[in-house]
Amino acid sequence: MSLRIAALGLLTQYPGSGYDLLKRFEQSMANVWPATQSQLYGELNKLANAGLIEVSDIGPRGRKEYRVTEAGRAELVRWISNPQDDPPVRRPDVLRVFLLGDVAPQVARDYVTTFAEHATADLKRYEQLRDSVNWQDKDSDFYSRAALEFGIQNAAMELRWAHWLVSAIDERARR
Amino acid sequence: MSLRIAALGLLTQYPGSGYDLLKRFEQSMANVWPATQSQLYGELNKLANAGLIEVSDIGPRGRKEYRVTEAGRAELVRWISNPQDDPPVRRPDVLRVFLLGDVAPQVARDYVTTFAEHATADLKRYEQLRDSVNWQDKDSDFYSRAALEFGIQNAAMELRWAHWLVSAIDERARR
DNA sequence: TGGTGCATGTAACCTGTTACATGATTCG
DNA sequence: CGAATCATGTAACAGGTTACATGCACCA
Repeated sequence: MSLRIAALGLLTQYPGSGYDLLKRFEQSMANVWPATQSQLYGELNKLANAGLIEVSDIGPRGRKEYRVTEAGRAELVRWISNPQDDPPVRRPDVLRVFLLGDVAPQVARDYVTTFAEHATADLKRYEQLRDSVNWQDKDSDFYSRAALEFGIQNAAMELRWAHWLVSAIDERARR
Repeated sequence: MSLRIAALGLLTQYPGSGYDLLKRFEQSMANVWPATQSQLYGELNKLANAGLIEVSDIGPRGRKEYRVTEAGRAELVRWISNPQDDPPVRRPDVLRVFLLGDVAPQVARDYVTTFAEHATADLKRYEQLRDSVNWQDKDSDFYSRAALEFGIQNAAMELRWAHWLVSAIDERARR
């Protein structure tokens, strides 16, 4: 359901072709909702069949430029206002933690330090992104920035938690 | 890949039938990795075919009790030590934030407050769980507790971030 | 003996991934 | 004219959801 919306949302910001959209997915949306080329083209056809977007122009090489319809805008609002039917978020990294009691202590501790390294790398990457983008005073930038801030806060929280857990593991081993 | 591991991990803690496992998924694992009955039974057969678990006993009503094999334990360690091939985490709630510039300001603000309410509810639920469980001094409890702590820290972070964002939205509207 | 719980399975559908496939245009 | 890039599509597979389907065993 959500890729559908991600595409709809980007097309709301600017119209474009599947190819254009694919590049916008790679740059600006990669951290939020990655999508493959294959999936995107399929979804655009479904969106068009459902009347949520329409072909506004046909260019060279069979290029189809899409734009959002009124029904599409309504669907976007409907989806944003109904967060309750999101699928559950599954985090393999937290599943690992849950199962660390099943493996040798050294494997468990090593995993937590790896987790901390990942969080550190993510934090740095997000901070660099924040500092390198030339943010404009428009709504789309404001909310991209807010989503990025979420990523930063999330990575920082993960890092703190992982450090706490490493200490707790060492503490426990010392008994 | 991960449900496979979740089942393997639970069976490592105690052997049991699909039905047993299903109940353990509902109680202890629901917050970490939800699974449906249908999926679980299919996965147990696949695990058995792959030699990662084996039927240790057959009881009444065709009950098959499974236990983990040596190959299964090795696979668990392998998976825990290879976090780099996890699929990307997709969060519909963050996607929403990213797209809030496409909708009316009131819809956007309302969503962020709803997000904050969700985080508050999650936080309360996790804290109650933490305080109601009789934690034992064993590894599986230690790491369940650590995973739960992750949930708590995560919910707290989400709440702080959402409050910050509401303030930022109001600030911005005032200009 | 009849209901509840134990116990397992299948089918249809949706989302996502990887790989394969094809062709038109532009530019150097 | 040839290479890079623009541009779209299909097929096969893996994981997850909902719904459907079946039957045995225990106990009141």
